Amino acid sequence: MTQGRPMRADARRNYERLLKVAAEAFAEHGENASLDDIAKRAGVGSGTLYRHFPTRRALLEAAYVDRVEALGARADELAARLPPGEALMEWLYELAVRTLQVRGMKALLSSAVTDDGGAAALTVCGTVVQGAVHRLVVAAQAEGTLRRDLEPVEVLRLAHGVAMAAELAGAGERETRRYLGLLADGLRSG
Amino acid sequence: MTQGRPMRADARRNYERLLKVAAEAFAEHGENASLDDIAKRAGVGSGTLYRHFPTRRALLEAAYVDRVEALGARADELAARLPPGEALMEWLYELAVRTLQVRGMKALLSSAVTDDGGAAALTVCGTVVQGAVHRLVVAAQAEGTLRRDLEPVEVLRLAHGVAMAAELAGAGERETRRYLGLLADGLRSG
DNA sequence: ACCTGAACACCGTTCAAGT
DNA sequence: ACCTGAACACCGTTCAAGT
Repeated sequence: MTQGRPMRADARRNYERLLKVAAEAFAEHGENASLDDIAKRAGVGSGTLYRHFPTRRALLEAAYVDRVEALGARADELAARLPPGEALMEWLYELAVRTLQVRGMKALLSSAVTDDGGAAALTVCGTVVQGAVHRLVVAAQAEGTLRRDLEPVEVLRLAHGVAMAAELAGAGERETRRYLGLLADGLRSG
Repeated sequence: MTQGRPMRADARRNYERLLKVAAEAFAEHGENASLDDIAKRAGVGSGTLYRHFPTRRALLEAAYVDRVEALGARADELAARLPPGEALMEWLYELAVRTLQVRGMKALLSSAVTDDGGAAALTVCGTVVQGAVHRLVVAAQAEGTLRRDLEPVEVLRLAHGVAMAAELAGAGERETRRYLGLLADGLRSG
């Protein structure tokens, strides 16, 4: 899917310029950054942007794919270092902090955890994030510290909801951790 | 603030037509319903809409003020009938169900619980909703069933976050109640 | 005092023409 | 095969002219 014949040199150049500019624009203006502006700043026609990224969602995902994959890798680092229950909660915390601090990330994660009949699970972001939480949740349930009646994606959605609540509160990292801790108390088994 | 000299007859007619049409439009198209369309359907110029409701938020709030006040009254009904802890959780559940089922309500409640230095608390929706949760939370804390380190508005934001998570899950009433129950377990004292 | 609606600035999307 | 950018449809907001 990521392969196929290589792009023409000018197409590849445009593709990469668009990604770079888009990442800046989303960081600066959030998920609703002007697409026309991104095309202009990248020095391409707006049609070219649409050729490479047919939807805003596609561009957002491509611009943040590095960050999302780093988050997926982080799950395994934490799993290797902490007991399963703690690894899960620490990872959800890092997810929440990114939701708060990386502009546009909230929209991307929201669409990655939406129940849309599985379409979200097929996107890169959905695959990575849902895969990571699946591993962490299963381990914590096997350990016996997490309620067994929870689906991994439910844990993800609840943590995302708490992150959105933290955003409404204008919460910093400390407060976000506290809110997640409250949720964690409700999710613990026993 | 709601008084002042009475409106001219045509102004009042337009005001009421706008409210009626806006309620329908928000119900049908959600918080981003076209303002121009609302003006057209109400048979007034777009300038008239802006005269009466300078912001989208103002129109949304005016269109839903009845529902919000009903929710505030509901808090007292529940407080009179149930033990404090149960009354709080039942009210948060009803809040969440409205967030899911009444289009546009999510945006209205979000802005009512946002930490914006107190501006939200001065709107009708903010006053009503924050007042209601304050009474319920204080009672539950006095009863000893709710953690004492929680501010009322924090409880409101967390429940709102859970409601947003339920929306992402496409959850119905039953599932929403389950999610809120998980949060409730984390908020309980002891 | 209030209303109207044209005018403005902006945006996303498409597509015919060009290389 | 890919790019360009004008054209289109749409939106929120303002404001001069009208009653």
